[in-house]
Amino acid sequence: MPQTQARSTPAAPPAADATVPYDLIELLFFAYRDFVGGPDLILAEYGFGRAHHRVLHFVLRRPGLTIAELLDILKITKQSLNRVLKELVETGFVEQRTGVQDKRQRHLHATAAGQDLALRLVRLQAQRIQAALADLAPEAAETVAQYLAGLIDPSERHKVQGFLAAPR
Amino acid sequence: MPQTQARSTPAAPPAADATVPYDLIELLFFAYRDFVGGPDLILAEYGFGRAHHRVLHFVLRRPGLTIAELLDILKITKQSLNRVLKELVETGFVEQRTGVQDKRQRHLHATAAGQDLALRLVRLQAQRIQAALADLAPEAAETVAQYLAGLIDPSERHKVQGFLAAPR
DNA sequence: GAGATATGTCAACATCACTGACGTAATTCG
DNA sequence: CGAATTACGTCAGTGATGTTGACATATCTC
Repeated sequence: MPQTQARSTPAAPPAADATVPYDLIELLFFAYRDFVGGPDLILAEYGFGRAHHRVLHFVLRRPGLTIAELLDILKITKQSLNRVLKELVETGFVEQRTGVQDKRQRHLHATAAGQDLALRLVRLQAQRIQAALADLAPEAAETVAQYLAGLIDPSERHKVQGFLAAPR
Repeated sequence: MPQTQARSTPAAPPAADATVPYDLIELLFFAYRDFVGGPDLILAEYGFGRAHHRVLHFVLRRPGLTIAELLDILKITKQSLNRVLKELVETGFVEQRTGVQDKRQRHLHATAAGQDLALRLVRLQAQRIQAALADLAPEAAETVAQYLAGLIDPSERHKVQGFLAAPR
């Protein structure tokens, strides 16, 4: 039952510091929403969701990744990971290989089907990024990368940058 | 039961076009995760989640917003919105006022408590953004804004830019 | 007055995350 | 060698957030 009249304090001027970059805050929200929205539609064809996408993406980016490494990247619990990973394995998009040096570990690899799907998704995202960069100066990509890196928690930043810089 | 040996196709070279900007793709993921992570912790103190944050944010940004306008911004169903909005109203962070011109409409406003919370959250995000911009050239903010706008679906871009440019 | 519009609500369901507990196999270390 | 630790798997329960579909109510428009 909505109130017909104002009930409590009716919103004085928001005291919104002019120093708050509302545009950058909201653009990140809208951009992220649409950036993952495209892949979502493709994933739905396979009965997958965003969580599957993330797993598949990082498995392709780091073939041979272990469960522990993947958990550290995604920052979710092993129970959460296990559910989607199991589905990806059972449907033949990812395979697990028992470690040679350490047999407790499972090294993750994408199958051919997994690569096809991941590539389809990443191309979609790459196109969107390239379209956005097309209108900007050449050095914009580097500026944006530095900005986004700056948004990452300082405690995590090193790890992420190491990941991005890694050989491959 | 993980396979001890490779089972199906074992991952040929990923054919990953060098044209795929993996860094920008992944940085957006990590940056977004940490950008919303901070507010999440504060919201949890109130028993709220991200959905509440988004509603509160846009209500503060556009006082007097109607339900339909909010739905168009958030791109969720009215049922999803209603649950979190109801909680925000019942706990006294948002109030609804029946429209004067059109009595079917509900105009949303933040209460004083709603403003306090929203301001607390937005300051956290503003700090993070300013820290990220601090290391960059002055024109970086504009570059980043253009880039993020470019990631938005072309069909939505106009609406969003109109929203951001609006008098406030 | 009829039909469209704005909102509210009920019910069922899916996804993705969480906590907590426990099991098993393999490795490490004293 | 034996105990502790590590890497992973799994069961059970829960919560937040989204969905579809159907229906109700008040109000506005024509």
